[in-house]
Amino acid sequence: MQEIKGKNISSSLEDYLEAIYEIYTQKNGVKAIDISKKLGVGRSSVTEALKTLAQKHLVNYSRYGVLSLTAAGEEAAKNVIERHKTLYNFFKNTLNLDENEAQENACRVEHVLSEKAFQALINFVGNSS
Amino acid sequence: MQEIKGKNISSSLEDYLEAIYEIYTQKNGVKAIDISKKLGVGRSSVTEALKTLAQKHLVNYSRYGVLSLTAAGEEAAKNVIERHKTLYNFFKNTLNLDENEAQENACRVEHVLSEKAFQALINFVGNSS
DNA sequence: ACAAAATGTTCGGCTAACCGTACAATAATT
DNA sequence: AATTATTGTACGGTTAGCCGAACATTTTGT
Repeated sequence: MQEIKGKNISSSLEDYLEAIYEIYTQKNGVKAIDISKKLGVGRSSVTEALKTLAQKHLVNYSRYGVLSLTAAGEEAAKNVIERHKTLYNFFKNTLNLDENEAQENACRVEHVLSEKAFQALINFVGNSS
Repeated sequence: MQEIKGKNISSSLEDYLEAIYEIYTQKNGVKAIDISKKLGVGRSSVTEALKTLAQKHLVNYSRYGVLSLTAAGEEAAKNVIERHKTLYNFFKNTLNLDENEAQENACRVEHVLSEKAFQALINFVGNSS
């Protein structure tokens, strides 16, 4: 009995997925060093995270090989990013925080909101953005 | 160079402070076993946390001794609890989540909101609770 | 194509937070 | 007061996430 569906994913791993997706939309190839810089962690931490994500079938990874998200990984990444954007809008437009504050809080809250809370927030913000 | 002011406190330790304070308001003496039950962690984890909190001068702790919050600890605890209540109200009254959902989300978000975000949320909720 | 630079991996090590077991101390019962 | 139950602690172990240094591989520059 391990994971029921590979659903369990930590805040940290969500950050990695998010970073990979964003780099992927900006450049052609995703490199570990870009992730390292974006997240402010060491290269060796990236390698470790990639291995874990590969085990969970969220990234396609092989030693020294090309890196990409799987379909499931992309879906998960998009999900986190959508949360982030919704939260950012809420903090910025509803609570009137400045951009930095809105970003920082979105980055932290995005990992802890339940699905229901997130949907409720979408409803709420939807009318005011 | 360690802590500048003992300010750094993890989510987990905040949970302990919160629990201690709440038990303290309901019973006369705070016992480790109550904390253990309230947080759903083992007794040995409580001992460990208490030692850490004592090092940070947030609880008065001695081996087998009476347990209490220091002034700083009480302030920190009240701060977390106020965050919790504000968030709970927001989730319940503004986002219309049921009580369980509101509690659970408040429990997780309370540890990650910046001071500014929290103040902005108070402003926002203040008018609608 | 070869040397130099950049990038990726492995390894050992660290910390925080948890656990269970065994033991110590305190509290309760009779 | 002595036994039993409860509670607290010490200890060793686990896991996730991070690090830097040393080494491996790939890429770049000429």
